[in-house]
Amino acid sequence: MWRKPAGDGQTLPPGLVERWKAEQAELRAKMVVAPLPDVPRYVAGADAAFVNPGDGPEGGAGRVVACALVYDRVERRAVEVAHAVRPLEVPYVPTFLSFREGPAVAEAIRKLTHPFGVVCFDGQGYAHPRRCGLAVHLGVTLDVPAIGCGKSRLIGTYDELGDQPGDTSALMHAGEQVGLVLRTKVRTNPVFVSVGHRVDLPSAVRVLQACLTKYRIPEPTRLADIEVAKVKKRVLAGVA
DNA sequence: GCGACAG
DNA sequence: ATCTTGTCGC
Repeated sequence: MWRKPAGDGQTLPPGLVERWKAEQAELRAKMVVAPLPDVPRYVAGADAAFVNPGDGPEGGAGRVVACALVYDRVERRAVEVAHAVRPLEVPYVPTFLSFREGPAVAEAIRKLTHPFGVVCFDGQGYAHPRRCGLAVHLGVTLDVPAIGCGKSRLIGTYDELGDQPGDTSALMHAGEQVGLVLRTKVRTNPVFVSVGHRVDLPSAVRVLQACLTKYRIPEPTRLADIEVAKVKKRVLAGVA
């Protein structure tokens, strides 16, 4: 006996996708691309995790756990950490990631009190079908400089790049460069960098390279990933 | 029409 | 992203 594909394949409210597309178009229109004067000392990072992902809309038990932090490049450590937990409203639909984890991530970022020059997101920015990935969506919404740094590709094509840290390849889509594929570590898959808001690609790449240590992912994002895992454990343990 | 598809 | 232990490698 066959079954409908478990996990996704869920029926979304009629017209929701169209409304989402319209919202992405509006946000995309407000995006600003400009170089950053200098690589800021304080770079924020954010990430999200899920509790009972499958229970999405119906189950009611699904939760989105988000964490945002401010990383000090000089002391190489986080100087502030904030988090947020919100109910999981929608399933994951490719190209609409922002609507699933965006609200929680935005709430966590808004809780930060320590100043920062730019936020690094775990996902695409301009390298999106409608040029409105997570980094553009939240960067514009919060009107804060933002960079998209994904661990895998959403759209675009690129020529194979060199195997040395710092080697790059242009990420192309529909005849334009939407981002840069960057090798951050030897014998490791590259990351996908793209503009979010109030930055340009060269600035974004400089910021990321200034935030790299011994890992593939820039420190702000890596530390946020570690923090969000801790918060998730506390949520699972029922700690308030 | 047939894949691909951030986290 | 999440389901999941140990294990091969630097």
